[in-house]
Amino acid sequence: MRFQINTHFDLSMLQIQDSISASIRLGLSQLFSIEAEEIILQETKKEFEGTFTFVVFPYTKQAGMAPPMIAQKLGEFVQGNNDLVLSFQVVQGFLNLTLTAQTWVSILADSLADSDAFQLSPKKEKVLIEYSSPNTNKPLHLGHLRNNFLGFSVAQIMKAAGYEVIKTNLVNDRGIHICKSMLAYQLFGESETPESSGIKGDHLVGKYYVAFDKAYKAEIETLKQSGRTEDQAKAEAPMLLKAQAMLLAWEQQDPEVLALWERMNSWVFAGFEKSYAQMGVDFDKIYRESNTYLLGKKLVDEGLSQGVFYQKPDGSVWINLEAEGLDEKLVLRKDGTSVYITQDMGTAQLKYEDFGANQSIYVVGNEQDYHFEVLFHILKKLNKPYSTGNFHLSYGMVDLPSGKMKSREGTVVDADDLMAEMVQTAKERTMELGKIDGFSEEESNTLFNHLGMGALKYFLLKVDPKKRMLFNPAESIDFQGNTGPFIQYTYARIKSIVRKASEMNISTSWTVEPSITLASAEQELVYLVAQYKLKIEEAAAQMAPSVIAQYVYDLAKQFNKFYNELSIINEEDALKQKIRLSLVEMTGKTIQQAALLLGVIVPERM
RNA sequence: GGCUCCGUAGUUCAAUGGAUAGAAUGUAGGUUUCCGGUACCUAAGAUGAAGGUUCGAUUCCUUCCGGGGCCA
Repeated sequence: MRFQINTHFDLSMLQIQDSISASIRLGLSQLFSIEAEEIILQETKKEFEGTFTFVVFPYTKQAGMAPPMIAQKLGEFVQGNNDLVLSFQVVQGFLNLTLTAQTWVSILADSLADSDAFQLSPKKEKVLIEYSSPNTNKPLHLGHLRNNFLGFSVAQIMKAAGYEVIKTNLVNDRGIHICKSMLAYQLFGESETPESSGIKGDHLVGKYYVAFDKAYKAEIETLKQSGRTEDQAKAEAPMLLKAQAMLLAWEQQDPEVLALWERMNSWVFAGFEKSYAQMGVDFDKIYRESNTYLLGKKLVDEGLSQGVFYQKPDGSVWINLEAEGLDEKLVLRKDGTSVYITQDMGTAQLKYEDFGANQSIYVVGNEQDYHFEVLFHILKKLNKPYSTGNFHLSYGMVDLPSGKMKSREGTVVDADDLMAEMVQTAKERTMELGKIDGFSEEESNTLFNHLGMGALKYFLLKVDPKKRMLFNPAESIDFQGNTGPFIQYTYARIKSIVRKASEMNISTSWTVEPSITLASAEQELVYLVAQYKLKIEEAAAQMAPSVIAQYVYDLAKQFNKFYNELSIINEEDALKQKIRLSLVEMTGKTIQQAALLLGVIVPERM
């Protein structure tokens, strides 16, 4: 039996891997009577000859033979039975397989012919992604940028992988924190508005949150001087008592308090909208905790009657999760007010009613790891239909070289400021290089935006989310190396070549002939381009934009190497010229699509 | 204190249990007749410590050290 593919002119990477895996499986069976479950092919390391590597060590015992012997026999078998394989090399227990020249041409032909090259077929599953989750008492900061870019990118990746995706944002718009801003505004605001002050709405509200803190601290000092302990002073300070009273009034629907709350929230939402537009992120639905907490309370009642929760003598409601390796957890305070987890229960219910998704992803910082573990356990105990498919996409804090990022310490990096700074830097760099002659002012500004934001997004997304990372503003504005602008530059370079070729009327259509061979720099580029869909699957399975970031960087790097080694437009052989040009075009499209998955827009010229 | 995450070149980041641990940056040096030099090529440079499992450990297990987070 021979493994042959009829249409040798058109082979996807997946078909090739499957074909070779099948040959290896057959070889193991016929030569050694080993029925392997799964054949795993790896990429051959660069220092060795070959494309795919099969590791035979695991079969040593069953075959009763030394690894190099197994590899030798298996190599001979595969070479003799699979037309795609030209030759093989054995290094210890590693079997390295080299593909025929024609196989490479077929792979390229397949990539070029694939009308759905960047979209996987529908998976018929609905995925809900909740991200951003701001508080309405202050503007967004650096940590939010990581959150928003992550959430948006994962959504893009899941869509490309064939999922139906719904993006949601749960805004924390109620609670003591917003009352603090409101109180300070009442006391010191003097009817200031975003319009009258020229301050962006979220920043204006944030200003009063800071004002509250300042006044509160001053009161604490005074109380301490009159003999109170630190704790007493903190609990007795009039500012805090007033804020607490305001929260109570809010819960009792006090018209005046509600009016102020709505007014200030509208400022914040208007401000957030601008920030989101600048970030390039969006949502299908925005939820507010002020609308979900009551539903959460209902679920608490339900759980009480089911015996999932229990009430302590003081009236507070708890759940015991000791059997799950956790401890007791409060779900409702003794005064009947809800805690975060109460609201999250309500939101989960509401999201299920609205969308009924198969999977629900929460993009939230890792300081909430415990919180989500508890939430998911509670949903299971309540036996809700939405208790499965929940995943907390947890990410680490973004550090600054100077230390931690905490608003209290005043070293917080504001998201709007940072984005503006990145765009400004992009502008300065681009002006220095003077390559944008003929750009209108609007075109220039769009370009600066894409470059600055691309640098920022790529920088934050290339790192594994769960790791704490260091953001160095000074280094991030360096447009060299493994960065967004490097990728954008490579794309612009490709487009320049394509434009020139088009002016010269060079065609990109060609047909597969047995005589065609590809240089190694071409093969490597073909290999990467053909891997696009596999990378999407991988990134979607791991919910990891970093997989895409690494991929698009490798692709850009390999293109530049190819460009350095081989002529494209200047190639004299007409067929080679066409093939290379078609590969260049395909590489450009692939870079563009991959970058888009990260939310990075690549410019035609820069 | 309990639980949890992290520890890799000077620095910032990679590596489904596989080969000589990859990049970038910085440092030192180099690049054709060139289609965009923000490119390409070369060199030096790292797995916190000790055990264990394995043919093979950055990866899995145990203890310790260091850092972060959550719960008190």
